[in-house]
Amino acid sequence: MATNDKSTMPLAAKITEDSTFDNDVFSFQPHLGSKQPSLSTAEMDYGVYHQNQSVSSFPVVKDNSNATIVKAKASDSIFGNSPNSTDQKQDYETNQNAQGEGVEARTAACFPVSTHGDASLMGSQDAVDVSSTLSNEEDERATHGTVSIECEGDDDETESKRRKLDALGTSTIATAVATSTIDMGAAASRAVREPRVVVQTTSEVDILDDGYRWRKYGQKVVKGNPNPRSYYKCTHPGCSVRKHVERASHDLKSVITTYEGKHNHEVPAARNSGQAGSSSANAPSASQGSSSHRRHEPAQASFAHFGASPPFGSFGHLGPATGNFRFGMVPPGMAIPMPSLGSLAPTKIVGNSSAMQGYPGLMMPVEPKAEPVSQPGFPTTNAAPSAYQQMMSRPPFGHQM
DNA sequence: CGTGTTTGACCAGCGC
DNA sequence: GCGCTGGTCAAACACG
Repeated sequence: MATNDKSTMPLAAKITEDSTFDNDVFSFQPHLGSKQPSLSTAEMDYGVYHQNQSVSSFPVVKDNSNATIVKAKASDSIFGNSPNSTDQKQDYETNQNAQGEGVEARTAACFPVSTHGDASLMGSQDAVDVSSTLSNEEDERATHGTVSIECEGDDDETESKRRKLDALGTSTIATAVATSTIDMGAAASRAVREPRVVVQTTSEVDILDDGYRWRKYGQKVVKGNPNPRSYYKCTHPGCSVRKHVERASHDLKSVITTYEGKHNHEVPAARNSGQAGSSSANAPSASQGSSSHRRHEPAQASFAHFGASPPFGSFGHLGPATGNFRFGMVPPGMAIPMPSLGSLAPTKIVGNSSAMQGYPGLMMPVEPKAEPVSQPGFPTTNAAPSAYQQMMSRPPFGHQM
């Protein structure tokens, strides 16, 4: 409980604008202790994953914060210019090795450092920048995303701590820090929070379609953020994965999606194959605003699932020219499904990928209304389940659910 | 009719 | 103990 050693504490992340990303991307800057009153909880998403592994192929940054943060910017191409959805998968795989183009990503990873205090903090480090080649147009519609992974292995501080911090309304969030691997087994108890993955994207639409089906079960306005937070649950029977989506208070275009838990099933076959396939329910804000709640038009365009996130390395190769959005950063061993900007490489789930298992891929719809559904370029739910789905379906270490 | 959203109420944790 | 806040529940409702 109370391990409050700052060195071991998860760090709080502060989102700051990163000019390197066209101003649209925010970078999380860990900061311990200090409160950022102006930041809302939404803005304080952080990511922490507990793995002692170091990234080999992926340049990540470790720091005290224990947080892994990845930022990625996807160009519009992500949404539509990509190849056929069917082929997308191939692209992913194919491009897996390609060096990223079309995507600009920056990442910073912090490992559980309880012991180290590497000083390298995000600010400086961070990252890997993959420059991207975005066309003007693309640039404009580009979607940026930040993904942070967090695994709360330590139940002591989990929820309460989180709440505590959240309550501060600051940008600091602390989560338990597990020095070792992710103890998914612990997840069995509600007390033990499941790993969380925070995905921040800059998009008109706030829903990240991961191919799974979600049912909205609540909406609430959280302190510090005028924008309501929508709560979703995976509709798959037996699957307790949840996620909440909210827009950053400071930037309405910034959508923060937090996933909790791992899917214990595969990506459901989309009912409408073409539709966002999958997740039918995903248009929180959209629905709220206007009249009907029903997903009028999927506010979200399906994006390629993270389908497969190549191990970190992928980051390095962000985006193939195809331009798929890819957030890629996962601790080795953990594959985070991220929308790839170009390539969703087959995911390699190693070791504790469990932490990420079940994390939906990101899909960023660019023009919600314009492209409600199947984006030609994205393997939507059905199309791209590839690795991502595999991940998801993988039996978590310990099953947790 | 099935599925999903809306929304107010309820519950639990935390700070004071 | 009280109030605040985040998270969840569940009935009612809407849409295809």
